[in-house]
Amino acid sequence: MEYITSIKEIGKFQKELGISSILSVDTETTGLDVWMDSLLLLQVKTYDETFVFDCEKLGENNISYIVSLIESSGKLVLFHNAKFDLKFLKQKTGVMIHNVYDTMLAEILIYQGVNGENKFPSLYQVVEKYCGVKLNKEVRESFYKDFKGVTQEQIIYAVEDVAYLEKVREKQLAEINRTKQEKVLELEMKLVPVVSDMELNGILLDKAVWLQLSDISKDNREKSSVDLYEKIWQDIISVSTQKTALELFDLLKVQVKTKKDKALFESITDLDTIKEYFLERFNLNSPSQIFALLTNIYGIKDLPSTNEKDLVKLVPKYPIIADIVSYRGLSKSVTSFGENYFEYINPATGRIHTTLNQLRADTGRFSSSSPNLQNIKRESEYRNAFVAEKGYKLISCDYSQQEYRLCGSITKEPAIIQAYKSGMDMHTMTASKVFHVEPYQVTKEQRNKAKGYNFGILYGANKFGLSYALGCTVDEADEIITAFFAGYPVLSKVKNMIVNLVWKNKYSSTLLGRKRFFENQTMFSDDKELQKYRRKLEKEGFNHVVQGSGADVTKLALCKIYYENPFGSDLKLVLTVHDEIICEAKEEIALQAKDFMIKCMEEVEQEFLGEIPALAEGRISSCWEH
DNA sequence: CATGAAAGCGCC
DNA sequence: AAAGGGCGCTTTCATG
Repeated sequence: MEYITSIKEIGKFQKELGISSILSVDTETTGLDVWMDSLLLLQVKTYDETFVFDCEKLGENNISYIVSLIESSGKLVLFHNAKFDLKFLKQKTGVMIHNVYDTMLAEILIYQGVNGENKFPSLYQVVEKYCGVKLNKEVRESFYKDFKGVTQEQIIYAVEDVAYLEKVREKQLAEINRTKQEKVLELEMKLVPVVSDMELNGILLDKAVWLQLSDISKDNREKSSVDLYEKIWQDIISVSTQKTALELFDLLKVQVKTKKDKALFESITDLDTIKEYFLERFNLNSPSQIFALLTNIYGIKDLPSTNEKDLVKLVPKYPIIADIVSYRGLSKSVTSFGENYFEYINPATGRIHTTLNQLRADTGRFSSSSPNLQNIKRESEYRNAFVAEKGYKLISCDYSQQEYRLCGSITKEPAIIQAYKSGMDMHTMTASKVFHVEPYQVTKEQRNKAKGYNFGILYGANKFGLSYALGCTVDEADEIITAFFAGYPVLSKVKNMIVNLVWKNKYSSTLLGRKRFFENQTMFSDDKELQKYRRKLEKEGFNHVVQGSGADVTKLALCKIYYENPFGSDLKLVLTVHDEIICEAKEEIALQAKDFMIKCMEEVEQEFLGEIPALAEGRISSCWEH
């Protein structure tokens, strides 16, 4: 072990760097915040030596030099959870490391789908699993608490953190090869610097615009609430036979917890006073109270739930339900898309830096959290609140019907292929099949309906599920499904083949070879349970093939845009939303940048589409337009 | 008072 | 009897 505190001691490191083909790297920092916290140690294991660089003693310039030596060496660099270290090193030194292997991500690929709650396997876990060694966890934490200079103990354990990564990688590669995920592994590793870059870039939110939206929603929620309480109260007094406040609260499932309250409410019989307490205690946000209200006051029988889909069916008979649904929407706007977003504006950059998890979803899709920027409301007012820096533009490009094109390519269904080749799409073709008309005769309304059929049937809805989703009868849904599969005989056949294979193999595979594994459950209480489990695997498996292939395509596109970017820092990736990629670009190059993005996206998609033409569309604006 | 499950709903 | 895939966030409610 070499503990390095002066740049004069760098000679041995350079020599070791030259003769090593693989490096293992880790950092110790004062905390998790890339902008607020600082680097303490940088550990680099070469072929037969481990160097511990003291970042405080060496200073930023020297650390930058060391990191640039690593990056320019082109050697493969092993990390566990590379994104964290990459972001820190890039932020502190200006250098991004690109040729990386992440033992955490590789481990997720090996267990994709069957890792249960353990979505982020720790270094401790993989080292124990593959090397039979238990690392000391406590010392790692000592960097965060009362840090006063590096201790001998900390240095020893810092070395341990990079000691086992090569062995872990070797064993993981055997599993990756066994499951034929070499291409997916390569893609995910290439993607790590891209994702790190996107998180560091962040996106700008126009506070004033957002606040205005929030205030409007708040106002409307308040009005809606007052109005709704009054209507409900009028209906209560017209039907209720309850004598006391307590009886009413029991009926409405309003919790009365203390004995004191219980006694109080039992004694209240005056209507005006009951109303006062009703306004105070009845909670419009409580599904259980709304359920009790609809059941016990409005007399609705067999209400399956109070979710929107079940409620809207009853609007014609019970107009109050429209108000409840409307209140819910406003409440959602306020609580989920309101001032809470301001907490996520980074004080150092003034931007929102979401966390993008490249392997959190079992299908291979990205997820986004803190905040989730993949579920911003589609209403243009909300997306338009995300803006470009002065002198820049936001470029949003999305794939046109990515999953339906992939579905056509995966199943080789001639009707779908023909539709896209002739400039039509699957929705129109499905409408033609289901409504038994020629494609050119399909009306807008029919096409719209067919959209719902495509989504539902493709992802495994049966006649019951489809009738529920569409709000039609089971017989009607049955007819639609029959016409769908009769119209797409090849899709029907291939889909059956795929789901049978999923059941047999207990995994599914995307076009790039990304796997989703399923538990091999063998114990079932009865045949019904077995069939239920089989249907679940078939649905999730087929969905994975399509949705996961979509994820493959978008991830390949992100890499292509990042690695082949001819505009340097004038073009930055800022976000991805499944089939959409958003960049921020200098105004002067925005037009060319959009063309470049579209070209990258279409090229990688075309590789998977065969005869079906790839298509991506883009918009340039001072804000996020979608 | 903390924690976790469940319901509900925003997006693709 | 039967209820479409994938997420994350907020709220309520039960539990310890």
